[in-house]
Amino acid sequence: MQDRNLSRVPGLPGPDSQFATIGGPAIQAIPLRGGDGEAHQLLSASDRRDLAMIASIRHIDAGAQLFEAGARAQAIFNIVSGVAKVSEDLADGRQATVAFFFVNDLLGMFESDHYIYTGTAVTPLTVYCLPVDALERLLLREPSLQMHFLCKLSHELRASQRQAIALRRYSAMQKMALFLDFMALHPEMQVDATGLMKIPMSRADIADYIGLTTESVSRALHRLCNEGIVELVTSHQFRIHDRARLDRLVGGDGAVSLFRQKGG
Amino acid sequence: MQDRNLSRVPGLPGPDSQFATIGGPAIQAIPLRGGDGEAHQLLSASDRRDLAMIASIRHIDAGAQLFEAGARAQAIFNIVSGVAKVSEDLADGRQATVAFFFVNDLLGMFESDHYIYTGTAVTPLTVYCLPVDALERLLLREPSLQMHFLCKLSHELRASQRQAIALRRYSAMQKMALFLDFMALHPEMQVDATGLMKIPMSRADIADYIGLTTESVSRALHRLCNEGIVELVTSHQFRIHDRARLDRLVGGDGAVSLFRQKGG
DNA sequence: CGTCTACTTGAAGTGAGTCAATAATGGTGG
DNA sequence: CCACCATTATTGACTCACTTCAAGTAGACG
Repeated sequence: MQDRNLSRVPGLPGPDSQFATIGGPAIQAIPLRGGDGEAHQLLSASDRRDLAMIASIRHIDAGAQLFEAGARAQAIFNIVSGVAKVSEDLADGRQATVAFFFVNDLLGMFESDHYIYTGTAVTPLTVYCLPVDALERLLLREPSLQMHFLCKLSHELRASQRQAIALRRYSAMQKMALFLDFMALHPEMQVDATGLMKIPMSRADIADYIGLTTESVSRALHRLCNEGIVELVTSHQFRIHDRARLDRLVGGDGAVSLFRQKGG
Repeated sequence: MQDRNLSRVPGLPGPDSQFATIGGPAIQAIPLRGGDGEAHQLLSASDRRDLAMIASIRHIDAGAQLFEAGARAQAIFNIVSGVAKVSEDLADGRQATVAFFFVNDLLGMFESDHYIYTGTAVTPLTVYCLPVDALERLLLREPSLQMHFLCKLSHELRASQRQAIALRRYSAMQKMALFLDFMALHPEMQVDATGLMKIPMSRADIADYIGLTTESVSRALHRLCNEGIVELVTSHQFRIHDRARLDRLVGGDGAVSLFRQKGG
């Protein structure tokens, strides 16, 4: 590991320290109990302080590896800024993208002490490293903090299942619409007040993620454009023009959230 | 809820009680730390006793609903015997099967106090009901038990991601092979010592789950048969004839580990 | 034993994949 | 700052695996 990128989070931070600036680890998810169905930051100030005590900050260059599949899992990671992905490596050098991670997400899943996937920085990344040994001790000591981790994992599972449903039943255009909708959910992807959004990842990443080829991604994107549903400003910036039709594509035809309308 | 199907688990069970017979709730998963990469029953005798104290047993007929999407989540369920599925209801009355659950699995995921999916018994089912309020109190009191729930959830997430990878990259025959392999993992699906296995769910359930139509499921299954990889004894019983070729399909051709072969 | 549902089989259509050829982008050094 | 090169994205033509539509058959259950 590149220790030059590693700096200790001060236990008793002064007003100018990095800790004071970014406030310690944070976790965003929809609560299990109560709440309005929206994602919130789950951790209390004291939770975040406890986590900061065992955490260190690390900066990762875009494209660099955060952890590697099969390696011994020493830490899990909490994103402060930037976007990461986890993928399964294929022997031909390509990868199957399993999920993307944004600010206030946790990544670094492991099984029997070893990382399952490879984690890579999509953009320059700032993360808290949470060493698993110390984290496990902390979670056993602080059951209510552990409950937040359980909630986050549940949220992650939900996202993965939603993804699987889309992979089964959506057309290329619907998948693309879902992906853009997904990006639009993350405020940090917003470029300016006009609703201009970034797409930080490559076509190959998107294609792997939504189960298409890069060619089909390109075609679907341009078809959404031609239909006036979105505007493609550059190949990595877009703006949603017709939110209603986008929603109809994503939720509508044969799928999930039509149901939500029924209920409401 | 149908209270006639509900019976209290005795706190201090005698040798003839149901508790003594089935030993209390149990959870099967690959441990996060240590272990050999195999799934184990995670709970200690005392964990199981604690859970039994708040649990009740319920029997569900095949095809009956265990819980419904959108309903207030009063309990989660731990399977003692039988198979269950969770699905998302679609507007046209069909359902998208999200996952199947077997002995020692947990189901009943919720968000903001409400079930996300609908849970249905695929076969006659015996479950422990774990009321969420009591369970939450217990987990906060017993952090090491909570850690096992966290591990199970992680295991579930892994399964969902594996499923998503298969949905992206596998052909119909590979998906079918993967499904049969998946069934073969569950010892309780074994009919006899000759390796005869049950398929308790309908073609429609399978099709939804692996992202095909019922017709394609049928065709893929019969093609595996014609190639001598499996034997279809009845439409809901099979036997694996050529384990090596099945493994090659599941891990191999066109997907993840084909590239492993190329590389090697 | 008849009816109903679930499964199988066949024929024809189509959406996304593949292969191949540009076109744009972005990073680098002159 | 611009020109160059390597990478990434787009576009087109063609193919094919799975879907769709349409019968037909077999199991399950009263």
